[in-house]
Order: sequence, then C-alpha cells, then structure tokens
Amino acid sequence: MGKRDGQDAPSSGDRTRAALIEAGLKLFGEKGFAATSTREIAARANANIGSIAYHFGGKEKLRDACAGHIVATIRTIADPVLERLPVPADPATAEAQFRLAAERMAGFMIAGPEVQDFVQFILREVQQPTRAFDIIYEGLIEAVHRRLCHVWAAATGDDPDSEATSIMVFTVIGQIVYFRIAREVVMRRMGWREIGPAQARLIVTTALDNVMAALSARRERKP
Amino acid sequence: MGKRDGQDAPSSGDRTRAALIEAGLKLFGEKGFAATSTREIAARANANIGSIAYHFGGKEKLRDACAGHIVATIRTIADPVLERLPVPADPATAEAQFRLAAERMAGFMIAGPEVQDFVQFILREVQQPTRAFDIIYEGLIEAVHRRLCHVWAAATGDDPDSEATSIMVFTVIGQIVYFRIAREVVMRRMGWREIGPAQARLIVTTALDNVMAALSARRERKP
DNA sequence: TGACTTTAATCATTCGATTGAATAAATTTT
DNA sequence: AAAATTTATTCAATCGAATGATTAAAGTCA
Repeated sequence: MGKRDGQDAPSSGDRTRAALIEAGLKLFGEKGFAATSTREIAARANANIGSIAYHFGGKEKLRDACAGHIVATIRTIADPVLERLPVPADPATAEAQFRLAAERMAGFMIAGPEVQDFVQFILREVQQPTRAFDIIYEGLIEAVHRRLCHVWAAATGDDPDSEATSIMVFTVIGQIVYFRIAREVVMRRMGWREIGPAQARLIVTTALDNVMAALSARRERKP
Repeated sequence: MGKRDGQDAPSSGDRTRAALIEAGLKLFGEKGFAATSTREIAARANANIGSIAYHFGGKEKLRDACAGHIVATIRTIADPVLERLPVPADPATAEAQFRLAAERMAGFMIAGPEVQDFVQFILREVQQPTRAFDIIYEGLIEAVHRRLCHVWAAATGDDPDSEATSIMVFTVIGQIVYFRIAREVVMRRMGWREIGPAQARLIVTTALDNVMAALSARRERKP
C-alpha cells in the first residue's frame, strides 16, 4: 500500500492522506487551528469530511501528522549538514560555515515561498505549543540549535554547551525569525508591498553584519 | 457615566465594560480569538453574555476595544519619552539612551508579568492582523520604531529615515521579541523552568552586547 | 418617571465526530 | 482464470454540543 517506502505507487488512500496533510498544513498555518474547520480542510483536499477521522483519528491527530510531515520533509534535506558533516576545527572555516548557515536560514524563513506553509505552521506551534510542538522541537529545532551552537563555538572558542553560547545563538535566530513573524509590521513601516528577493537581501545583509560584528567583538575579548 | 475622564466614580456599566476588556485581553492573548468563546469571556468578567453585544456590539468590536485599551494604557506611560523628550544630539548620550530604551523594551517583553497580557495580545495581532492591529500599529508600534530610529541615527550618524536604519532597528527589536515568542523553545533548550529575573538578565546583556557591537562596528565604518 | 444596564431564554449556524451503506481494491478460493 | 471473499476507502447523512447574536422582560439608580 505504499506505506513502507516511496517505491510503490501511492494508493488512493495514500493520496487523500497526503492531500489532507497538505491542506491542514496550509490552513492551520494560515488561520490557526481553532479558526480552521474540518470541512474547510476536506474541501481543499478534495476529500470527504469523514476521511479526516478515518485516516488520522480526528482534527488534533491530523495536526500531529502535519508536524511529522514537516520534520520528515526537512530532515531529508538537512540531515547531512545537521548530523553527518563534522564541525570545522579551524575558526575561520567555522565562521564561514556559521555565516552560510545563517544565510540559509534567513532565505528559508523570509523568502522561500515553497516552505512558507511549514514556517507558518511551526511558528504557530512555537507560540502556542501542543503535541505537534513536541514533534517539531525534538525532531528539528533542537538539532538545528545544537548544531549552530557548536559551529559558533568553533568560530569563537567559546564553550558550545554554555548558557551564554546558547542564548547568543538564539539572538541570531531571533533577528531572522522576527522578520517572518512581524512581516506585516515591517512591510507597513517600510512602505513595502511585499518582502521579495530585493528586500530579503537588505534584511539578510543587515542581520549578518550584526552577527559578524558580535562574533568579532567576542573574539577580541579573549584573543 | 464616567466616560469623559477618570474623575467620575465608575458606574456599573463602566465596571463591567472594563472587566470585559480585561477578560478579553487575557483570553484572546492566551488562546487566540477564534478559540475564545464569548461565554468564556463573560464568565471571567462576571458578566452576562449579552453585555458584550450591549457594550461593544459583538466579539470583534470587543477585540478592537482591547486594542484601544492597550494603546491608551501604554501611551499614558510612554508618551513623554516617545514624543516630547528631544532626541539627544551628542552621539554618546544618544547611544546611552538607545541602550536604555532597549533595556526597557526587553524588560517589558521578557520579564514584566503585569503587561504579559498586552504583549501576547499584540503578538497575535502582529502575526495575524485584523482591525485591532491597525489600532496598535498606528497608535504604538510606529511611534516606538520611529523614535528608536532617530536615537540610533543620532548615535551612529546614519540617516534616521533610511531603509538601512529602519531594518537595523528591527533586528534589535527582533532579538528581544524572539525570546517572548519562542519562550517555550528557549526554556526547553536551556532546561529552564521559567524565564525569571536571572534568566532575563542573561538574555538582555547578551542582546545588548550584540547591539553595542553592531553600533561600534557601524561607527568605525565611517569615523 | 426615564435612561441605563443586566438577565435568562431562545435564535439559527456551525462545529467535530460518527454512522452505515456504497464503492474500489486486494486477496483467497475454486 | 473466474468466482468468492475480505479488506480498504469514500461518501452522504446525521448527531449532539457549542457557537455568536438577539430579544423581551426585569432590574437599577439618579
């Protein structure tokens, strides 16, 4: 039935299952869990209302499945650099890698429309955690943050497991994430009608300047 | 009826009106607009369901009133420093004032439990804007950001109205706001059971170090 | 008295979930 | 291979509960 791997042709059940997850992801992220009705999800997925209960066991379980789908999708891309790639010992290389990672994250958060649904869904869970948050945190967020801590530590000579390093990395993430969360505020204040590639570039370079300035300052402090 | 100023003794209507706003603020911020029922609000305010329609004209109008209450409350405190206090001409004083402003905002965002309801309500509106967002943006957010831009510009010599300055200030705000939004992520990763004064201090000093490093770097660039 | 406010009851709608029948696909038996 | 059987999935209809709104009557206070 195609549950084992991607080899088999997806059955009808698999297809509606995937369509329901995609629709749920989109709508939960867009309007929030409570504001989204199961009828709306089913309609967008071209499925029957009953199929949600049949495939997942209810609205909440569908949300969990959405979280699982996000984790699985992102990890298939990010796992090599997240787990297997060794942290560079040389500070200069580490700095370059940190810079690249921050750049990637910024592109992911701010620009990329392909994963926009993912980001919005995750941000809602972060702000109001449910069981889906556990899935995303344990499967994704912690690994990313831990990795960034080690690269940062390799670049600065700090302790990768210290509180100071952890918080420092969070401030880097915060600068980037903010522009997704407060997208409406930024656009209104800047007079932008969208945050396109040009706008994203300005944001990313500014944030990266800050990060690099903080990194230099930290390295100067203990040479 | 005590609608004109705070001089009059609040009538019964004024009291339930205020109680409804307080309850709405709390619940909308806590669980979101859609997830909060009018019955829940009325119960928490010790009022009848009908009173929401009577005093505000419906659930959405109550949300607008909550936004108005936030703006009015904060402006009575912040207006002197936001509008009347002149921006210092001396870069050193401007820098000190920017630092102080960032510190205040961090305390407001991260620690202060008195205004926690306000912050949560605002953050929800920022992420999913309604008419209430317009009220808060025009009455509060824009003024704060504009002020910070001018102080920053006075400290660095930059143009207070340039895009670069605006984005720069947003990255400062972002570092701070993130710890409120991603509070759950941070606590879990750090192994904290709360973000109390001790934790807030670590966060604020880290963020301020970043800001100051960015400020120095920017000043060195054009001496 | 007369304006303001609260109250309980009821309104039509919408919600998530469930049901049992209908259909499609896969498996087993002949 | 054909028929019989089981399993998987879809579907329309319906459930009770909860929703926001409204109403008419009662209550309150100057």
